[in-house]
Amino acid sequence: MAVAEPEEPKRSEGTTRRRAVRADAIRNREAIIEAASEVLAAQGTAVDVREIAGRSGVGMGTLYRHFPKKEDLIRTVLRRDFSKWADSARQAAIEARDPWAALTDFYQQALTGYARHSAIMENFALTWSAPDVAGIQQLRLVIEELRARATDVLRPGVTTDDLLLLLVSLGHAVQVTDECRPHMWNRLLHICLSGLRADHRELLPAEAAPDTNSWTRLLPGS
Amino acid sequence: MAVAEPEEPKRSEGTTRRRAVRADAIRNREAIIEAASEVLAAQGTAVDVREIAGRSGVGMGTLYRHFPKKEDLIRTVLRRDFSKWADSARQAAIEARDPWAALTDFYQQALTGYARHSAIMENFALTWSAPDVAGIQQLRLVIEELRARATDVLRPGVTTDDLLLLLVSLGHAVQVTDECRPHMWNRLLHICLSGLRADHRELLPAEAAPDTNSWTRLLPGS
Amino acid sequence: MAVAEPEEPKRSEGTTRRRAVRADAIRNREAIIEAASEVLAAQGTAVDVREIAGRSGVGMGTLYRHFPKKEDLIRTVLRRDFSKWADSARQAAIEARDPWAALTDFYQQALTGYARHSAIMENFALTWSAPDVAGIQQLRLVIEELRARATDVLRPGVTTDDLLLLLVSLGHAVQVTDECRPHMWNRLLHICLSGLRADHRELLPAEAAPDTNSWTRLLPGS
Amino acid sequence: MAVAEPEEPKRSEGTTRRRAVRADAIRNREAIIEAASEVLAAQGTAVDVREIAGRSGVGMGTLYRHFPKKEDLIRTVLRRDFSKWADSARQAAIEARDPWAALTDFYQQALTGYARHSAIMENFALTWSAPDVAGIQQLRLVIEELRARATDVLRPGVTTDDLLLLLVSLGHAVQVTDECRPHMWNRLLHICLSGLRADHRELLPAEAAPDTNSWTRLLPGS
DNA sequence: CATGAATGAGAATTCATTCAT
DNA sequence: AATGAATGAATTCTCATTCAT
Repeated sequence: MAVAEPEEPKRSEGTTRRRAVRADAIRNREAIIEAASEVLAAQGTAVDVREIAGRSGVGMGTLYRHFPKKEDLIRTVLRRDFSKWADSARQAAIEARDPWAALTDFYQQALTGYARHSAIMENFALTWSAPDVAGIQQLRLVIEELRARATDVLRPGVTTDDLLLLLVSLGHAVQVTDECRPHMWNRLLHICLSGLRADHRELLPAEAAPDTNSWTRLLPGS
Repeated sequence: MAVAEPEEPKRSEGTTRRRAVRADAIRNREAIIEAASEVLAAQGTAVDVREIAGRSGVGMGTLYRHFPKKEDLIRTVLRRDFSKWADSARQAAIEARDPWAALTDFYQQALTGYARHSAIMENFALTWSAPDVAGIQQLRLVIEELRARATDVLRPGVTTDDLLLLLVSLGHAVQVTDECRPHMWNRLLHICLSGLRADHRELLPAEAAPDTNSWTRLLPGS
Repeated sequence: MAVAEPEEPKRSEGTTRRRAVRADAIRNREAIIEAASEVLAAQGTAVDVREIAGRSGVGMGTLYRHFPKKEDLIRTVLRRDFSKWADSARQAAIEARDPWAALTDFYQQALTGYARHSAIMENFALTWSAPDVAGIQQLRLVIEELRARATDVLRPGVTTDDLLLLLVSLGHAVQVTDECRPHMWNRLLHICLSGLRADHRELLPAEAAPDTNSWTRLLPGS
Repeated sequence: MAVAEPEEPKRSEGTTRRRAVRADAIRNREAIIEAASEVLAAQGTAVDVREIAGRSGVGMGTLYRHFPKKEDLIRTVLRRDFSKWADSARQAAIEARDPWAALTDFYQQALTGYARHSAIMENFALTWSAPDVAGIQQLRLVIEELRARATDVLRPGVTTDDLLLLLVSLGHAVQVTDECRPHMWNRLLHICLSGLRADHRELLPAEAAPDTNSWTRLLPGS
């Protein structure tokens, strides 16, 4: 399920002497990514590269050999972690007993596991402006799948992007309340999911024009 | 003591005879705050102080005379901008025709105006961990007021903190989609507000225990 | 007794309209000097000029009108304080009952009063390299007087400069021990004065050649 | 005889196989310390760090890699230079032919070599208020040793602290006269040492109470 | 290839001095 | 003439990236 990683060093194929990629090089690469993942999760992308090099037990030179720019390393890690995230959340959805439960379990899992990953959340924000940056696409595919399955129980007009943006928003809520009110986001999730159910039949506004007056239709009495 | 009174912007009001604050000093201070507000809105709090000094047309020394620490300037600007934000959103709420409209208009306004302000959003996230940082309190009061007014039309159990966290989350959504899908957040807002209405009577989970199984009760058919 | 201060602003004498120096200008000048003296005594010459302006209740502009350079102000203050110092120490000497007592009382007084004045001590060090900087000359004159009076009881060969350098050294000792061992310098003073008495008849080394072997003559047994 | 310097980077000797410290790194470290020592000796601790970096031929980053704070560098240099100082002065004492000569040679050497070192003298002044700052303790030990050896020829009641303070004072005298009267301090040294000899039997004043009248007893005739 | 030392362009802050009010 | 605001060069320290060993 993990996405192909194009950066993976490959054997050179044009030379007579085709030496396999050295085992320790691969090990180093893994160690760097693992350490970077931890550090990025804890501190976000503003970390000092030394911190990562130190934790992974390699020198700066090695790190920069594998990832010529800090940016490259971050992208690689994020791609990996987004994949893991998508996988774990999807797994939760698969095990659910019905489409609605799949959706709710998906959010539950997604927000419980990786939403504390600072760098993930930091970059999840870039979903829309630079969607190819990381493995976000996978997450989107999972959501697309869930949405398709749950069409009947979902409020009409809800799009995959809506669900994705909801995940982004709630992920932020998780980050924000993590230290002081660690379960507060759960209430928000309930509220939002309620609003997603099929018993709400009001049209969602088109993206193009923010129709201010549409609110009147939301009046409870109406 | 035949001192000719010069043009005085402000006299001190106490007994201490203090010189009126110089007009150009006030102007500079305003210019600094204004420039800082723009820059902070655009780039967040990680800006270079020189950028602000440059934009406001003053030297570094002047900036540091008014705000001895970068932090001081940021706090001042944030306080001001949070206030403006709260005021504008509250104004929208006041003009609304009923409690529900007040709530929806509040969110609408709040998310339209200042949610693009990077530094505001950056610090809004600190609401929970360091709530006294800025004029966030004002915003909270406005929300508290709205909640009280709207009790009848609000889903039972919804707290002011829920509404505040919702604002934080949606504010983030606005930021995230601002460049590419500028009105997308509006759909999310509709969804969330739907979930807030009184016709949802399921209990919201207590913060203490994330009750995973409570989701079953959300099944549309149930 | 106070030394003439050439910087003192004087009436202009070439114009028809000879306006007296404004009273408040004089008052300001005094206030600045007084404040500067306090601050310089407490913190040495590294103080911020603002501190002085603030304490004297005048603006920076006024301060700089009277003393175009920080250096100028310091020089003025030092000249004044060196004078005061010389006066007070000389007074102690005058009241003494004999030449030796005059000398000891002089040191006692000199080290008790002004030796805590940071800037004085800081600049006392410049006595030799730039002797005209401040009112040190007066102090030197007092010492010269004392030395002349005490010739009979003084070890032969002791010069005024020796006595002055001794004062510099002990002044430093006072500064150094002021906080933790406030009277320790007194013991050192006793020791040094003992060495100055006429019963020591060994020749002091000429300045030109540091005669290392001269020490043998100091052996107590000899 | 040279004291061990624990800061010196060494090859690890334990089981952890650590890379030997790179030769050029050591060279740089030495160069920095050496340059810093020169600059600190000449200008005191108020130097610009860039001056040191420039002189040692390394970039700012390198300097800060070795010494994360300016303070750290200064401390290291001072420790080294105090040690050197103590060693050289003690060496002179060891070679002396008797206890009194040891004392005099010690002072002679101590004042000849390092007393021109601005930063050393600057920090030597802190002996009393913050005695642990640097390797001052070593110097104190040497003096303690000398005092013990010379008890018979020393005026009764003279303490190690007295001798230390004398060194501080004379060190200052050296600094003060270094440029214009480079050997003048030598005369002062003679005077002070005379006052230290056993043939002076007057009691030194206790630190607690400065007994002004004790001076009468010092009258040469008495 | 791995290592970690070196680099140097910033970034925040201070302070003597000047200048508009 | 007085005021205190404005100036900006100087200073300490950081960190992504390069390079010698």
